[in-house]
Amino acid sequence: MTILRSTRLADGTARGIPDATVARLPVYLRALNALAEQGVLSCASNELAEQAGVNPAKLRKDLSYLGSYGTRGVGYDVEYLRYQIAREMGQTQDWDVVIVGVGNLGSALSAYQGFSTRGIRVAALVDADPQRVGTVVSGIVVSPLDTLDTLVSERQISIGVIATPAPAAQEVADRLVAAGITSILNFAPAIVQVPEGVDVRKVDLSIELQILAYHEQRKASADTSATSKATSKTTSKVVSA
Amino acid sequence: MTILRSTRLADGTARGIPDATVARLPVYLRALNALAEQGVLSCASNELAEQAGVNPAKLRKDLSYLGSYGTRGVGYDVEYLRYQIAREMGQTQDWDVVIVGVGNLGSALSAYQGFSTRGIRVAALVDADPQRVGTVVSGIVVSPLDTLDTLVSERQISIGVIATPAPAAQEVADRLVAAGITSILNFAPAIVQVPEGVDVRKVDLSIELQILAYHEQRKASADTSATSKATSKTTSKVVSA
DNA sequence: AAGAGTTTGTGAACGTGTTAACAAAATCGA
DNA sequence: TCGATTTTGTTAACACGTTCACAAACTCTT
Ligand SMILES: NC(=O)c1ccc[n+]([C@@H]2O[C@H](COP(=O)([O-])OP(=O)(O)OC[C@H]3O[C@@H](n4cnc5c(N)ncnc54)[C@H](O)[C@@H]3O)[C@@H](O)[C@H]2O)c1
Ligand SMILES: NC(=O)c1ccc[n+]([C@@H]2O[C@H](COP(=O)([O-])OP(=O)(O)OC[C@H]3O[C@@H](n4cnc5c(N)ncnc54)[C@H](O)[C@@H]3O)[C@@H](O)[C@H]2O)c1
Repeated sequence: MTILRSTRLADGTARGIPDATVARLPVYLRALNALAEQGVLSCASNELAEQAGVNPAKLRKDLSYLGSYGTRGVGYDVEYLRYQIAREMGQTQDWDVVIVGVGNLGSALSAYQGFSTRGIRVAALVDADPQRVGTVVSGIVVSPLDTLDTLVSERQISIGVIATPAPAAQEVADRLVAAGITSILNFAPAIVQVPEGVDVRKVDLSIELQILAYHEQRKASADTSATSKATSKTTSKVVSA
Repeated sequence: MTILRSTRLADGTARGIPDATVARLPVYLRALNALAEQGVLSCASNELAEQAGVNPAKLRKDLSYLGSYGTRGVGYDVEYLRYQIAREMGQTQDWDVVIVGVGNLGSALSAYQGFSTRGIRVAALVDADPQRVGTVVSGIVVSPLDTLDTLVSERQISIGVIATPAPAAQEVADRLVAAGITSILNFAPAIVQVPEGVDVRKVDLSIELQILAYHEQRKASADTSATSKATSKTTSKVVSA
């Protein structure tokens, strides 16, 4: 269950970037891409931080884990920094993904064009339903569940997405692991157990909405003494300098 | 940008539950529901923690923020604890949601049956595309964008979901806020600025996969001296006692 | 009733994440 | 060349989250 020791610079290149930083690097990458498209060649941490929606100090600290890629008194070269982050994130290559469960969500994911620019390629679709197997979804033929092993090994697939109903999640995870998958993104509302060395990330959309509902309830109960429920039209708060 | 001061027990009922705990309570709720369905009446923190995939001490500490709902030497009454968490999370009522952007993802969300049992109801669908407006998706007629205000105020909608392309996200957020929405779940890969008092949560599926890709890369580079890339068949690690 | 066994609730130690503050290192104008 | 200015990289303080460990509070057996 231990994920990664962070600040471990044991071997040469490995630097042990904190989890929180790893989760933000793609945000910076997106902001840098946006700046590059606008023709911006260089930018300061303040500007980039604003684009990314984070504190400038946090941004600088995050970047410092990668190395010293900025120039004091100047800022960061957009293209250079973009490349450095992309390299660190493993985006100099494409990562093939297999989606298991081609229902509503699996189909939406398959159709999504935005993955390709982030180095993610949906390489295979798998479903247990014989009626779905053989159909073409977003240009990919849906394969049967028992071809997972060959699919994963033939193409070099290392990431699996679980988009099946919750009761099937653990079995699917087991099959993915057995097929050689070492990273899983799980959309099913179920806890899946995997051997050490396999990473699992969970995306639970119900929980996201439940968290918002919780805060709504708090606001509502705090508003008992507030203005009767007027639609207060505050202007959009922008953090700009 | 400040979210919530945590341990603030200023007024009577409000207890200021830490964010990390709030995010886990729905997981416990789900585990408790599963136990209740199995006819389990009472359970210890160890069992519940295993079901939820967390450390037992963490579970107990989380529950302690709600009050003392367990019995020492015995455990927790499943139904009682279930109700207490549901009440704290605001799940004694249903929360209406409007989804803006009825494309691939918006349609998948609309069709999802799992929200209803979590106190979430998709109450309205909105799209800017005249071709989509008027069509029926999962039994709901898609409304035009400029009816947001009336939709939100007529029904008591407090949560909005952004499922439009990224360039439209900020404008949609502004319109949602103008319509009276105070909680937003954003699926578009864009940072949206909102006035204080409005909560925004971001779900970025590309980033989830990019994080997995990062760890894959690390494993790959660490494996340079390891066993040539054999499919190591470790048995699924279960935390059970 | 007392002792053995169980399990909660929480204090305290530890680990991770955030942010203010500032020295170090660059640019630029005179 | 030097001083003023800018902006990075990093230190150190703080905030938040996790987990161990144990007293307190309960049950059960004898
Ligand atoms: N649709 C949403 O918006 C949404 C929202 C939140 C959570 N989720 C979760 O995502 C998952 C998928 O949701 P969905 O709406 O796409 O469901 P769905 O029922 O539309 O699709 C599920 C697909 O999985 C396939 N399947 C079932 N068992 C399988 C197995 N053992 N192996 C391979 N494939 C199998 C089915 O044939 C079907 O095609 C569910 O766990 C759901 O709870 C979905
Ligand atoms: N589909 C996925 O699996 C997936 C994965 C990751 C991220 N996303 C993100 O989710 C969002 C939606 O993705 P999608 O695949 O459903 O896109 P989509 O193109 O299928 O659907 C977008 C919908 O939004 C509508 N729209 C556009 N501008 C609008 C506006 N101003 N107001 C209201 N509606 C508007 C369009 O008419 C369309 O119906 C995108 O931001 C995408 O980047 C989607």
